[in-house]
Amino acid sequence: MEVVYPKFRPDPGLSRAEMEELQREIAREAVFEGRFECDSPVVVGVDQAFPDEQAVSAIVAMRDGEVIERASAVTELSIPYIPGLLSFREGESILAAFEELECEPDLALFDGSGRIHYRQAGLATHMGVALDLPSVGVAKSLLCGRLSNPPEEPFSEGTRVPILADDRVEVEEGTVLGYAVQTRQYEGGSRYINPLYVSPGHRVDPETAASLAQAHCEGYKLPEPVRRADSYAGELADEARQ
DNA sequence: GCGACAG
DNA sequence: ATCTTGTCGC
Repeated sequence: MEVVYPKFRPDPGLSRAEMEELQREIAREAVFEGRFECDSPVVVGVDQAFPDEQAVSAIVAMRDGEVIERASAVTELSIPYIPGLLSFREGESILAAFEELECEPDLALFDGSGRIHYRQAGLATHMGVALDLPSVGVAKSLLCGRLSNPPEEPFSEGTRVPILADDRVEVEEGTVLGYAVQTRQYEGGSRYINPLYVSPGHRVDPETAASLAQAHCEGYKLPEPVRRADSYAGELADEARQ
């Protein structure tokens, strides 16, 4: 598929201030609402691996529980990881992989934050806006924001706790940015799984983002397309190291 | 100076 | 994320 808005391509050569300003522009362009009603959607999971100084991006496309396509791309890493600027480190590789994808996805699930971000423009939002594609951010840890009235831990399976904007986020404090979603939990009290932090990327509201993430979990913590992309990226990274 | 910090 | 051994639990 094509990058609809080239002006939003993440350029690692920008200054930090320019990156942050582009993120504010992306956040203004992003739509954090929508219920995503689609019959038999093509859903892609996106993940990366980093063998040596390269970024390997992997996309797995699924429809009705079946894998229909895989795509990937490899680029050289040019900047280090900086909290809040992740999309400028990994985005070029991800967009290159999307340009290799032949099918037309209806939704993308990313491994990282969407609206849960200092400038409301995390990886899922940046990519979703650049591609003009509905997207959801699925993170394994919380970048910013705070849980609203969390119940006792450990959260039981199916629990959803709102993530509210705190003073680190450039938006009215208390705004619902996403949800902590306990997609999987053990029953006994021995081991315990952390929740996912799910937020809108583009064209979905926070509740819909949480529902979409949950709906794609098949007995595992991560949504199936993301699990598959994670696995695929790992395979490609192993080959790249050889 | 101290704490926070997606992947 | 990546570098790595063992260990716990079903």
